[in-house]
Amino acid sequence: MKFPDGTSRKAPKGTTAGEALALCTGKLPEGAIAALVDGKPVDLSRPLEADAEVRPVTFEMPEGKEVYRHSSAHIMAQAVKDLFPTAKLTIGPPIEEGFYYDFAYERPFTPEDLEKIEARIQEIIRANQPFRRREMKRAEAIEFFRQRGEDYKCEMIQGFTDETVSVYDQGGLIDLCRGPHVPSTGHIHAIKLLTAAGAYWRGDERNPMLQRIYGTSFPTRALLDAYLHKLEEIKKRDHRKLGRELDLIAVSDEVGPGLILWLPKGSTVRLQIENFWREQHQQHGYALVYSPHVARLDLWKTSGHTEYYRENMFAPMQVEASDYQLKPMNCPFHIMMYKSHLRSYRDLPLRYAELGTVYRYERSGVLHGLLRVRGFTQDDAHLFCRADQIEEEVSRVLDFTFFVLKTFGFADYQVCVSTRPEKAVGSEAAWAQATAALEAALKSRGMAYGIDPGQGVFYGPKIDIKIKDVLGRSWQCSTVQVDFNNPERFGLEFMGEDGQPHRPIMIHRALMGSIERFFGILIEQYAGAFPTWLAPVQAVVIAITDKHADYAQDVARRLTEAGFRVEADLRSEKIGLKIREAERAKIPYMLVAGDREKQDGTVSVRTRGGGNAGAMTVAAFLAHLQEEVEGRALTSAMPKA
RNA sequence: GCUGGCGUAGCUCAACGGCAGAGCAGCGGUUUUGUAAACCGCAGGUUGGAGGUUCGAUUCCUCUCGCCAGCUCCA
Repeated sequence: MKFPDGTSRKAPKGTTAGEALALCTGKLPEGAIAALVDGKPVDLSRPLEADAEVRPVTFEMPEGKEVYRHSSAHIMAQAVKDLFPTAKLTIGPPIEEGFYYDFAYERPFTPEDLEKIEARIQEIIRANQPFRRREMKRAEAIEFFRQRGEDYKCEMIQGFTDETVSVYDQGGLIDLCRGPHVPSTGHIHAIKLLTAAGAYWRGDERNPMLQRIYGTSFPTRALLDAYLHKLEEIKKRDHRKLGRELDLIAVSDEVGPGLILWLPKGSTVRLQIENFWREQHQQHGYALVYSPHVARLDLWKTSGHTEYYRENMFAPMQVEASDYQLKPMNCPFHIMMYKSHLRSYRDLPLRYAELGTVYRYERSGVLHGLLRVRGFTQDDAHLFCRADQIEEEVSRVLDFTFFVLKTFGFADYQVCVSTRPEKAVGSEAAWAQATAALEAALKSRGMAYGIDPGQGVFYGPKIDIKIKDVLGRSWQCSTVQVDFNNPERFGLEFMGEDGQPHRPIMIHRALMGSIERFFGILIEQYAGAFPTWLAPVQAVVIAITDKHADYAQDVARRLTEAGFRVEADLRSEKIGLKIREAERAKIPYMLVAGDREKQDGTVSVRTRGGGNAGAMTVAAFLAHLQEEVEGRALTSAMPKA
């Protein structure tokens, strides 16, 4: 046996993985719930057949979490079968932060059912039943599960190619499972069922709906509590809640689902984002353009949208003798802009950028606050270039994207290349060529990326960048898509050096994705406490009594004239209340103006969440604010007098 | 779109076949205040909408619209 510390020892054949791990110190390593044998996770009770490298698996390791949660799912399945014997087993995998198990049952599980199941789970854990692994021949297993009425298990085994399958038995629940598991049910210390919901068998909406129960488990109560606390934190940061509370956005039944009303405060933040965006695009060689919200349906026929994107489009409308279509994308307009002139190779690359508002019909069940809506503004751009310029252009876009995302405080990314979907225009060869160009650009940047098979848009492959927020959740925003098809469909050309017409390549890209989604993510990232450069109100001047109103107004005026967003709170309320409300409105700076300040020409500065920073001259505060806003600082430094 | 849950005042929530209520917010007054809630008063509702059952419906039933969770699909 070889061990991770580099030592090796001899052990007789048939020694279990657990016994092997105990060889060094005489007992099992702390927290070991399974073992990695030559990198493969196995039960501690698994006998070793040959020489191998053996390492312990603990909950702290990704493999350990999987084992732990998977075992938890089995225990839940046992509890469900005990209480609802007619429920049929399907699948019950570990997931990111817990596990679920899908059951075929005649009715959905109620919250009361979950309580009963949870109580039964506790009994099973207390009984500390061992998980026993057994192997069966394929046919034998099918017959076994058929007798038990587990049709779904039979269907699964029928899909397998292996001759033998493994099953696990704990306390009479015998479930088809690859394993491994914790040694016994008593190893699960803190477990909680979270929600019940419907889910289709094999994730296909044509299949019957199963009853899914989600849960999570941890080795200690404290870890579980910390996780539940995190869920509460996420709820508090919910952009739908904060968006309303902070008067950023509103949605209205009368307006319609998935359509956002940007209130003055939300609009102020948006304006800062857009100003930054425009400034940067000008500096990065883009031409800023505008296009209409509707166009003749024929345009969308040419682009292929009516054929490949129809289910996401609002119905066309008839105007005079022709049909018009509300735009689901901006690309055809930019294409027509390209076509407004005869283009030379000298013109390329041509970069058109637009904050273009598009409308897409989304199935009602998928709408979600600002993150999934029916009308949204893309920070869209289309680059027209020669084939040999693709890599360079994509590389520039990638650099630009990361610069923009970083400015808003997102530093963690996941990058994915999406390949040809089932419904697609263009030849396999064109797709392969475009995909290769994207991968080449990523490689030239030294960027790690994954592949999302079949996830491309209908007109071309894409690079998607998912950002990770402070809570570790990822969101899809940025996208770069190569398009060989639209230039073809629209017959785009440019005159080459050789005096012959050539076909340009098109690249679609969005950095933030959509302003709505990006704003929703920003709200959650900062829990509504925006960096000062973005904050709807950057400072509030708080007059202590009516006597100080003139002075407070004067201070507010000076700051406003210097270009800052400042309000004066002159109400005849106590200062405690004004502070409280300013803190709750998440205003970065509160400037208290009373007798002392009025006399000295100062303000007492209080920072959001940071308390009183003391008095300073208005000029000193202004300089501090200027520096912070111009530098687009993500956090506020304590100002110094 | 599918499955389930939920729609009561601007917000958060009570009442669950028998007179629709509270806190906060709002409005009016008093208070002139020093770093996260001063006090008093007033007003606020076709209980999402339509139909039905009932002597009587916020409550039970049907339909419909919307929201929430999950599934499926996406910026």
